[in-house]
Formats: sequence, C-alpha cells, structure tokens
Amino acid sequence: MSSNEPHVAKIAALIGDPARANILKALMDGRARTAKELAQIAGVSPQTTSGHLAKLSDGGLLSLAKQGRHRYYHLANAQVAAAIESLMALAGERILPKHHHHTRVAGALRAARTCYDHIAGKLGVCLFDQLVARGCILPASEDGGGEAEDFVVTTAGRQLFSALQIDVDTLANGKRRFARACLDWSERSPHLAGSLGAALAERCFELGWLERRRDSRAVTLTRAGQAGLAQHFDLTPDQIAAAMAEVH
Amino acid sequence: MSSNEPHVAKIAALIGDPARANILKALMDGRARTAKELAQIAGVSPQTTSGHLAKLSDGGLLSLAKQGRHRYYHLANAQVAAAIESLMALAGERILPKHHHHTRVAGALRAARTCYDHIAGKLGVCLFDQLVARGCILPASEDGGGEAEDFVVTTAGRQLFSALQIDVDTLANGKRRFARACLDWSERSPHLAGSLGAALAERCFELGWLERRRDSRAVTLTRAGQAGLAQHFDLTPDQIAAAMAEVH
DNA sequence: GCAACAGTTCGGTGGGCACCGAAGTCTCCG
DNA sequence: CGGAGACTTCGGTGCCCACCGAACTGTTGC
Repeated sequence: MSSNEPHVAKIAALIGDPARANILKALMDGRARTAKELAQIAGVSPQTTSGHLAKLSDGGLLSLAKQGRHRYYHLANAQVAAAIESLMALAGERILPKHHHHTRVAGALRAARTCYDHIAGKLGVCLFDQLVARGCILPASEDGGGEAEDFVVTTAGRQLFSALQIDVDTLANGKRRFARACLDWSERSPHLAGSLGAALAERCFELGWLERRRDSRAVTLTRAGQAGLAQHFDLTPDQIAAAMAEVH
Repeated sequence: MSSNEPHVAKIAALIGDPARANILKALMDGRARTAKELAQIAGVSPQTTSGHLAKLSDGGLLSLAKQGRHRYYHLANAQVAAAIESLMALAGERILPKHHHHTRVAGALRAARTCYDHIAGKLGVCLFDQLVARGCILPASEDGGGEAEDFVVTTAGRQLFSALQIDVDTLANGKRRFARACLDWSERSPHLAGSLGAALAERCFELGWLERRRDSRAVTLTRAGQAGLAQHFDLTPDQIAAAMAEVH
C-alpha cells in the first residue's frame, strides 16, 4: 500500500500556504533570491521565512546555494515550475503576473546593478569575463574547492587599473579581501567583488559612467560610460551594448 | 494588488489534505463516484467526506451530478487532472498506480453491471440507445429541464417487452416510477431504470442471459444472452459484442 | 578585536481546520 | 404514509502549524 501514503498531499500542502506560495511564484522566473528578499515578498518576518524555506528545501521544491553570508534559493528543477504553473493556470492567474508591471525594472536590474558596492548584472559579468580573457586577473591557486574564489592581478591588469587611477597595490595590502569572484545568480556567472571590485565601481560613479537609480539597485550605463569602459577594457561600445541587451 | 491574493495557495491547500488528495487521485480516471465510495477511499467518515467534497466543489476542482439519492462527483475539467498529474509526477508517484491491479474488474464493470436492480454499463447504454432508436420508448414531454427524464412506451415497445413476457401495463400502473433515464457515469450516457428497467434485468437473469459475479456489481453476458438480446432488440450479436468491447 | 548584517533556531501563543457523533433533509420504494 | 438509505449540517474537541520575539551562528568589513 505504498500508494496510500499521501505524498501528493505533502507536496500540495507545501504550496498551500500563502507565504510559501508567494515565495514560489516569485521564483518562477528561474532566478535565485536571498532569504531576506523572499521574506519581503512573502510578507512575513525573516524567522518565519527561514522556516518556510527549510520546509520547501526539505520537500525538494527549492535548492540552496550558499555564498558568504547570503543564501540564494531557487526552484529545484523544471518539474517544480511545471507543477506550479499548472496550479496557477487552474487558479486563473496569469503566468508571471507581475512581469509586465516590473519588466523595465527587472530588465534594468538584470542588465546592470550594484551588488553591495561592486558591479553586477550582465555588465558586471561582461567586465569580469573580459578581465579574465585578457589575462588581467588570474585565479589564485586555491584548487577549485573553495566557495568564492580569490584572484590576483597580473601586470596587464595593473596597467588597466592604473589607467583608471585605481591603485592596485594599496588595495591588495588592505585588510579587506582584495579580489574575488561573486557568483551572479541572475546570470549564473561570476563578477568581480572585493575591494578591487568596489574601487572599480566607485571610480565609474565618480567619472559619471554609471548613475544610480532611485529605489533600486539597478544602475544606468551612460553614453560616456559605454565609451570609457569600451576603451579601457578593449571592447567596442557595440559589444557592451550587446552584452547588456535582454535576450529574453 | 490583485496578484497578491493567494489564489494558488487556496487551490494547493485544497489538494494538500491527505483525505482530499486521495479523493482526487481516485477520480483521476475520469469516472464519477458517490460520496460513500469516496469516503471509503479517503479513509474518513461520511460526514467528514461530505465537508471535503463541498470544499473541493466550491474550489472548482470537482463537479457534482445529482441523481436520485446519489451524488456523483467527478473532476471538474482536464486542467484539474493536469495539475494533479504534475503534482503526482513531482511526488514521484506512478500516474494511476492502481490501474493494472484493477483493470480486469474495472473493464468488466464498465462493460456490463447492475445499477441497483437494472442493467448499466456499456450493455445497458447499448440497449437503451436501441430502444430509443427503434422508437420503442419516447421521452415524456417534460421539456428537458428535469433531472432524470421519464419515458413512455410506444406500441412498438409494448410488442418488444411482451415478447420478453414483461407486462408493461402492470408496471406502468404500479406505484414505483415506471421508466426513467439513469445517467451512466462510466459511459456518460443514459440507461433504462425504473420498474421497467428492473423487470428487464430480472427477466435476463431468469433466462440465463446474464449471470452475476461474486463481490462485484459486474455481470456476465452469456452466449444465450448475446443471441437472445440480439434477436429481441433487432441487433446482430456482433453489434452487442462491439458495444461491450473495451475501447480503452 | 568589534560592529553590522544575513540567516537560523528556540519557545510560546493563537487561530484555523480535520475529525466524529448526533440530528436533520431528501429520495426511493412498497 | 413509513422505513431505509444516501448525504448533509451542526456542535464540540483536539491537534497541527504559521507567526513573532529573543537569542544564537557565521560572514563581512574596518
């Protein structure tokens, strides 16, 4: 009588709580979010959210990716998304109902945003990739297992950053961790973090290459910024624009 | 903020109770069942089941067809079945897990069975259709709205039944309701009920045309029955056999 | 080291709901 | 009409669980 154990009921009960349902709906776009963001979306306290997230993970609906003091939750697999989608269809809800309302903000967030004090989003990933491709930074030989990898700056990189009036040596001798890869969960690729990443972002704001927006971590790449970054990172302005374009 | 109302959560919570999940799973084959049957399947008392069924109906997951003192519940539409199927897939449950185990009984039940005291299943529907097609019975002019339609027997029908030694006049004057259409929920078509339907079934058993089985409402159509019904209902034995064959 | 912050665990409270017994409604049948 | 049976409604009990405040762990940055 193994079919008598109410397995479906357990899964459905997990989705059947309003707070948890909101969490799952918010994750339907395939991106990952921190527990705090999800708490705000769910409309309950962080403690309660933590419990919900633990239940959803135990139930196999969510997966967890630890990163520093953040914990990124995302849907475990496509089956989960399919099940929720069919429930939303039954409930007469629009699939991804908030998308039109927030598309511009979400798109902008995905294109370029700050991650604490450094640059994330497609722009951040693009710049990081270029730094690696041109041999400006190299992974420190920590042998793969580490969670957030550390990097060193090569001679080529030193030239690039000094051209931007960023003093690599001072930063490298500072107490703060110097250069590390920060996994970007909207792009599933790393971008540059640490004091070097923060200095780069700060310089971009000083030069008017990036501008902050209100009430959002999204940033705008100005025309001057597009030209300046293209020049210093050995890219064409078109390449930067293409990297930031929404494929979706 | 209409998207903030947790509609999905309500639907999922409906499926999230073990008793209700068992009910829904049992109805996944598309057939309808009475509240009592579902109570047994769910493993709870009839009162509790009644509450569950009311909730599921209010939530749009089940539809109700009243018929006499029975109330047949079935899945409201294919969307509901799709949603439950995706949840079962998530839970790692076999779709329609009991099907192989019960296929033979279910097939026999569907081919020919008793419904209280008259003939139901594919055979019952076949005979009823033929009675209507040959003009043996006609709907009493009740103008469509009635739940279970009443019928009158024509002269042609009188001949047919008297050839079977069934006295139509005596039955028509009896206190019991004479001839009515009983909706057959495995076939979604009506079959003949009332005192006339009961008399026909009784005569079939007397003549050895039908034989009861143990522990089931299924009945077996004998070779003699196939020939006899074919003759009296103006059908060929092949037509009867084809009507009773499982398409599924 | 210390402050700040993300996130979790623990304890206690409260509300919602599944459950059953008993009683009521409706239909069928003789 | 009266009895039987299917099903529902009502009332009361008990349990589960969502919720938050407070305290704890672990990471980041100065």
